[in-house]
Amino acid sequence: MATNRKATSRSKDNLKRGAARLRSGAPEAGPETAVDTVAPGRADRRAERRAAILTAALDEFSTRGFAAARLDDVAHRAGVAKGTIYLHFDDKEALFQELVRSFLIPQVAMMEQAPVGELSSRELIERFLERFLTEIYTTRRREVLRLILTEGHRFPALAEFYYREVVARGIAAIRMVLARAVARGELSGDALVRFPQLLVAPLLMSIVWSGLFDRFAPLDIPALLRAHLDLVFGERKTT
Amino acid sequence: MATNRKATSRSKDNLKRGAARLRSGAPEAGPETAVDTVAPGRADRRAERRAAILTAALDEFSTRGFAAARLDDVAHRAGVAKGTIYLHFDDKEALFQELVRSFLIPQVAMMEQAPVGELSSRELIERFLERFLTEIYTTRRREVLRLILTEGHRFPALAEFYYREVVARGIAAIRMVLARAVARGELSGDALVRFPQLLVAPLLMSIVWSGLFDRFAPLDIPALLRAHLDLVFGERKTT
Amino acid sequence: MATNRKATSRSKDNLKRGAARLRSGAPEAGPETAVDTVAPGRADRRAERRAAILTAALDEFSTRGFAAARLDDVAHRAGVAKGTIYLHFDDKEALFQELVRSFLIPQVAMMEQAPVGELSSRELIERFLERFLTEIYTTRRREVLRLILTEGHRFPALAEFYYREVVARGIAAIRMVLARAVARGELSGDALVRFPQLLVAPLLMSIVWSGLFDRFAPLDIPALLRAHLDLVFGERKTT
Amino acid sequence: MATNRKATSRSKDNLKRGAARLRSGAPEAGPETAVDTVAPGRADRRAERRAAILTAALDEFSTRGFAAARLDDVAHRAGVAKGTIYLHFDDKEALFQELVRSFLIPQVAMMEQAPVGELSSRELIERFLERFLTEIYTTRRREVLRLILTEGHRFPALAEFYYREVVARGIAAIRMVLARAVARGELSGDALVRFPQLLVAPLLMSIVWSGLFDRFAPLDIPALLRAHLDLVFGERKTT
DNA sequence: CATGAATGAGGTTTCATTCAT
DNA sequence: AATGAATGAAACCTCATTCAT
Repeated sequence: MATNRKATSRSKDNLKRGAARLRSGAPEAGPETAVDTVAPGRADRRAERRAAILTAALDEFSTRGFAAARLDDVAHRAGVAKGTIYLHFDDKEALFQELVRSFLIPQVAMMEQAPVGELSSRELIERFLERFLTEIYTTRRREVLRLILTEGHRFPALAEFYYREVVARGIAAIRMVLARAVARGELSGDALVRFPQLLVAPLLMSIVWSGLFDRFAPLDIPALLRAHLDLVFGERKTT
Repeated sequence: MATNRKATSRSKDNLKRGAARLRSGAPEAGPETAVDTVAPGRADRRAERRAAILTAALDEFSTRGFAAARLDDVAHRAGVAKGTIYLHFDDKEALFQELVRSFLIPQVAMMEQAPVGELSSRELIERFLERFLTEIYTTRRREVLRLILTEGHRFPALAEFYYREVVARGIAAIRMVLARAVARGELSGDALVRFPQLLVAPLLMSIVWSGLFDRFAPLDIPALLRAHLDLVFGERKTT
Repeated sequence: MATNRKATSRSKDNLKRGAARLRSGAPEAGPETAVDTVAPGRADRRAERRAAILTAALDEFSTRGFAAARLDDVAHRAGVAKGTIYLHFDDKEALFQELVRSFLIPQVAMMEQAPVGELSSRELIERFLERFLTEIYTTRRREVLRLILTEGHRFPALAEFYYREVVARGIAAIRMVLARAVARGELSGDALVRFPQLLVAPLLMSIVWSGLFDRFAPLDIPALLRAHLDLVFGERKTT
Repeated sequence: MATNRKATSRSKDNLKRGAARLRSGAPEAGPETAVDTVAPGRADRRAERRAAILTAALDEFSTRGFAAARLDDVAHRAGVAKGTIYLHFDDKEALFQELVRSFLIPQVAMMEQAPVGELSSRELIERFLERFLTEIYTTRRREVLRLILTEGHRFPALAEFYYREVVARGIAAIRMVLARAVARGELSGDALVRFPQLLVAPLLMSIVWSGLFDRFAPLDIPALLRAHLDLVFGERKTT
């Protein structure tokens, strides 16, 4: 096994995928992505490795599931030795939870963003759905989200964390927007205000569907979300 | 309830027997115990055991997940020896798939039922959602459904089976109802006709939510489904 | 690896030594030693295996020490698979403690035996020391005793068990004998009555010495014990 | 394991320094700190670190046992990095042996001291026992001695070293004293002359007892040793 | 048929040792 | 010299699967 020449090599098959991966949502980009070859950064090595492990773990957990994933494979894929994982994470479970959490932080931040501007409610919701597409669905975060859906049951702490930090806040934010829409007469019934989950349900379904049926029945998610918007706000005037 | 071909098949043909068994809904019940309390039923023992194993497996797989569930526990819970499981199922994976399939058959049948009578489209959809509640959500089938959502990814054959037998047919059936609704002017846009998944999305969400967040944020699913109906067909006049 | 032919073979190199071993103090002899080939005894197999594992464990723990001993080697030596150990013992630690306890029971019983008869105190003590020689020092129990001395520190529960069941009782019993000796004028000072440990110290030393120095400085323990007796009761008249 | 080429090889001057170090009794002390408190001492740092490691190692080995002790913990406790240990000792085993040896040197020297003066034999032995108390039992050397007793079995070279340098000489010295006592009529039988080990046995027992049973059955060692003296030389006239 | 003891591959985790910085 | 991140062999333990009874 190659050991420490990460700066020059980084384990054949890992660099390409690692780079591609990080561009689309890796937990911690690392500062060198900007210039890429300035200084190796002695202490940055650590963060780099940690990120590599997390990315590899996402791969393995996503395809195999938590229990069936082997840390051996994670290590291999990350280009590190098995023991190295334990320098960064207490155990397999901690690795999983850190993985989810680290990928979640941006989402938490996203929830915070006030829907500024004087947009129509439909536009606000539209933006929201679009952001789901660009920030999650077309991203590795989709896999993390799926992990929460599929494994969350066995990680109560994680489920609670996700609920408190993302779901509860998200629901509240959406409800406010919807309430405004109703107040402004942009939305007729109060069904959505009472159950904002209905607005989000298609997003969950996208995640689930893509994981289960995409192989033989791909779904046009953007179109589905547009249709959802139509359902909620009524048929769009022009296309 | 049908319980018939037990006598004719036995060993070889697992499929038929499985089908027969699950048409009756839940394996654990065993309706024939009512009729012949006289003799234990020599060959019925087998079916009984099989059902006990399936039920136990559902328990274990649901709480632990497929990979983490131990056949030892399944056997224990079913009141049989570990080896006995292998008299009924080829291996752990087969047990899982049989479990899902057997619990699925009734659902397949359900899809078949023509939307009899001359009901309004809203009523039809209402019936559909109600049936979800009574036949699935308040049933052990909810757990099976969750198993498909959480483990289906690792069982492509199962996912495909589920898609072909349940999802595709269900989508088609729902689409027909929705198309009729549009034709009759009971539904305005064609969003749902193009994406009947939108009608089902809240059902999935119920399953997911109940598995993850019920502990600290229970959701009133019946109310949610009524709200969904309102969203789709417009606010109900009277209650 | 040979797998299941235990009934016929039992792993080449194990039978001989196993037999030899058990004759000299194995925890549970097993019923077949009497007739040896009558019936295998289906349920006796279990006890047999357990005994084999304990004996093998004694070997390995004695030569390597608890921490350094490998269960793999224990299994090998016992002629069983690694997993089999876990059918009998919870884990390595439990195996160790069971080992010590099982070998200890006879010693506990030994402590109970009243020093019957109307023997002189010297004779009583002499018998006691002799019993140490025949029951412990020339037995595998010596190794168990050494294990207690060398590993007991890391097993407080075990140390306490040993103290309460063997040491405390032994001390009390010896003290009574010594007190009687003083009362009868067979012993001059009360040093030993106050510290019966002094009577036992040479026994401990035998164990320790045999483990450390026997290779290059063997010690004649019987002679040493006779000398000890002389020291305590005064030079013997005739030899 | 080869262990003794220290004199010829090892980094520079391990032997001299080791000897110097331990003449002062406990490694942590360092006699030179008294003299040159002025400058930290460039090369003294090395000795200081070495001593710190040895002390830390004694702690860890004593509580965990050799095999279970982690060099990580030793390093931590010594306030150095793990790698530093390897700058002073070849490996874990070498560390252990050096530890024992270095603490042993003073004891070797102790054996040498002629029992000068015109003291009674009883007084001589009394002094000997007292020295055990002050120099060993109430000292960290007690732990080292216990390490020899508990781990010596797995370190034949060490056991032999200990036997030749300490035990054999000690036995011989004691025997001389005892022979003199017999010749002078201060001691009746020749039991002790033949087995001087009997005189030392209670000392070993103290070490063993303190390690195993002190928690729930502390033993008054000074009193025990006085009783031992009484046993050997007869009840003391006055107190 | 049913049992459950036995197996052993395989997984997680530890930790002595190395070595670039 | 000192560091401490990295390594990877090795140990414990689990559990799906088999098979003699």
